[in-house]
Amino acid sequence: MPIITLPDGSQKNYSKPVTITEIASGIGAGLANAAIAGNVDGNLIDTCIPITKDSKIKIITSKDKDGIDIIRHSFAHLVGHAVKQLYPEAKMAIGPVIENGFYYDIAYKKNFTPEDLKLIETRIRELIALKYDVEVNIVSKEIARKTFIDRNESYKVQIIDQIPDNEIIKLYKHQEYIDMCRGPHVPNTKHLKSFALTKVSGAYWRGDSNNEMLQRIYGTAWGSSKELKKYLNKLEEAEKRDHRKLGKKYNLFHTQEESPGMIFWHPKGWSIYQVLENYIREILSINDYLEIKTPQAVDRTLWEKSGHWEKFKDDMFTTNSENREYAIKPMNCPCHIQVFNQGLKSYRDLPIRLAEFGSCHRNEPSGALHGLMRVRNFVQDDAHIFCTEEQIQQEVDRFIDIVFEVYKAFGFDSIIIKLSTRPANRVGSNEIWDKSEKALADALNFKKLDWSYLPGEGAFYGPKIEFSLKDSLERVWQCGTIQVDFSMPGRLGASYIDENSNKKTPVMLHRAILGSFERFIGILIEEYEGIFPTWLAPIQVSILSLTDRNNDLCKNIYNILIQNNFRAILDIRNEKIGLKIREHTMQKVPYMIIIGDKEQADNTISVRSMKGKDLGNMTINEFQNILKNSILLKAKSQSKE
RNA sequence: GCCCUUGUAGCUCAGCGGUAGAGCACUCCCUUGGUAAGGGAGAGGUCUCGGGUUCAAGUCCCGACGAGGGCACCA
Repeated sequence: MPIITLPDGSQKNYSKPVTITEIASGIGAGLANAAIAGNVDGNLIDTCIPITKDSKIKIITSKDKDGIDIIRHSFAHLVGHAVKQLYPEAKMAIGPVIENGFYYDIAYKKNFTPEDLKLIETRIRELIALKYDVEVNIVSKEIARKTFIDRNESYKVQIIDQIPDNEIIKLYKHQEYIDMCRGPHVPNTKHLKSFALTKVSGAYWRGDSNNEMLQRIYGTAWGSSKELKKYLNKLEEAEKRDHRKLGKKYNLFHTQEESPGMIFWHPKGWSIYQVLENYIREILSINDYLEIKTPQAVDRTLWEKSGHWEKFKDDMFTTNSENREYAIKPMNCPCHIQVFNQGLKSYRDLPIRLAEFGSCHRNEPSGALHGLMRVRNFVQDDAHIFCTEEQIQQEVDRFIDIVFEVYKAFGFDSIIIKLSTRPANRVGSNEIWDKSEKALADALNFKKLDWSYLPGEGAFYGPKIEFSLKDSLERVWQCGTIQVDFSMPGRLGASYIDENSNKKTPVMLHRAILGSFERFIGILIEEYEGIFPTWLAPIQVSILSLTDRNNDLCKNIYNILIQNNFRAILDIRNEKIGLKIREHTMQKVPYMIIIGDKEQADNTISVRSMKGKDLGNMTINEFQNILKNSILLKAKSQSKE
C-alpha cells in the first residue's frame, strides 16, 4: 500500500490507492481547494488519478509554474467548450500551451473576427462561473476514435490516427464538451480566473502552407489577476519601445508605400548607421579582413551556376537590358568568389577574408515585412573566408570571439546561439554535411557556449551557427551567423594550388557579425529605448544660448566641437532656456551646453546631462575630455548621470 | 503569399451617411527669459488610390496598394 512522501520529507501511509485530492484534504481544506494537479515522482497527474505505489509527490497549485501551465492548457479546453456552444459546426484542431498563454486552432466556415472573440470570452466567463467539475476518462485509442468520429471532430481523429496503437488516451469532459489531452487539467473550472483572449489569426493545419488555413485564437492566462495585469502592462511598455514608433519619434528613418520593405534613412538614423559601419570596419581591419565592393546587378547565369536561381528565382528582383536578364544581388557570396577567382591563389595565401558592406535585395513575402527587422533591401556586414578544411575550426573559433566582442560593446548579454543542420532540400554529400556540422559543433563546444540544435534549418549549401537577439516583445531575430560551405566555391570554379602543386577547391565560410545593419539598428533602438549612448548618439551635444547676447560664443563653441569631430547642434532660437532644455532632453541628446552672460564673463560653459544632472561649469577642453571618455566607454551602461 | 485588423493635417488621434475637427508641431507678432512647456494671432487636409450604392460617402459595399498582429517563408 502506498507510502506518500511530501516535499518536506514527511511521509503518510495509505491503506489503499490514494488520489492527490485525498492527500491534499488530509493536509488541509485550503490546500484541497487549491490543488490543481500532482507531481508524482516527476510526472504530472490529475488530482483524481489513484496513486498505487510508494511515491514522492508534490501538490501543484496556481502558484507553481507547472500549475500555471495546466491552467493555460485548461483555458484552451474552455475555448473549445465555448466555441462549440456558440458555433456548433466548428471543428477543434489543436490547443497547446505557449509562452504566457495558449491558443486553439479551429476550423469553421466563417472567419472569426474580434467581435467573435468578445463573444467567446464572455461565454468562457459564464462557464467559469458555473464552477463545473472536469472529468477525466482514460480510454483506448479505438474508443477515443469513435468518440470524435461521432462528434464529427475530424482533426481530432487525424491526431488519434498518429498515436501508437497501444497508447492510452485521456478524454477530458467539460460538461457536454469533450477534448483530448495528455493532461493533467484542472479538476474544476473554479481554478480558471485570470485570462484574456488576445488575438485571432490564420494558421495552417500542421504548420504547412499546403494545408487549409485554420483560425487560431490566442489567449493569455495567469495564476492571479495581479500577474495578468503585470503581463498586460509589460506588453504596453514594450510597445513604447517599438523601433518603428521610436524611429518616427526621433526622426531616424521612414518607409513609404512606393518602396515597401526598403528604408529611407534620415540624417539621424544614418548617423547611427555610419558609426556602426565604421566601428565594424575597424574590427575587420584588425582581424585581417580585406574590404571589397561588388556589383548590384549580376547576370542570371551566375545565379544559375551558384544554385540560387533554381531555389530562389521568385524571391529575387530581376531586371533586363539588351536581351540579358540580371538579378539584383540577394547575397554577396557569388560575387566574392569572382574576386577570389582573379589571379592564381596558393595555399600560402589562405585564409583569404573578403569583406563587403553589401547591399542586398530579396523579394520577401509581403506578410513577412516588419519595420527594420525584415526588409527587402538591407546591407550585410558580410564577409567570406576562403580557407582549407584544416583552417575551418580556427576561423570559426576566431569569428565567435569577434561576435562576442562586438555584442559586448552594445551591452547585449543574452545571445541565443543555434546550430542549424542539413535541410531536406540541399546540395552536397552527406559526408560533407557530417564534416561541416561537426566543425561548427566542435567550435561551439570548445568555447563552452550554451547552444542548441535547430535541425533541418541550415542553408541549402551548408550548416550555420546563428547568433540571435530579442526585440522588446521578445521576438527572436537572427543577427550574426557563420556558415560552412563546401559547395559553392566548387560550383563557381574557385581553386588554389596546394603544397604538392595540385589544384584544390577551398572551403568558404559565410559570416556576418551584425547580420544586417537595418535589423541590428532595429534591435538597438528597442534595446536602448531610443536613448543612444554617446558613441552612437546622432547628436552628442547641443549648445543652447540663454539670450542673443550669447549667440557668438555659442557659435564658437559649436565650431570647436564639430571641428573635433563631435556631433553637435546649435540652438540659438529666441526661446526660453527651459523650453530648449526640455526639447533637447526629449530628443535624448546626451549632453547640453548652456551659455549665458555668466559663462561669457568667466569663459566657461555650463554642462547638463540628459538625465537632468547639472555637471557644473567647466572649460571647453575639460568638457571635450568628458565627451571623449563617454564615447570610449561605448556600452549602454554609461550616461546614467 | 494566407487570415484578422487598419489607412483622416507634419505627429498623435476624434468624427462613422448631410458642405472636415482637437492637441502638439509649423508661420508671424510680442517677449531676451538662468536649467523639462512665456503670450497672442494665423496657415495647414481631392479624409491612401480606383470603382459602386445613394438626392448626398472619410462615413456603407467591392477591388488595389500600404501598414499592424499572427501563420507560412527567411539563401
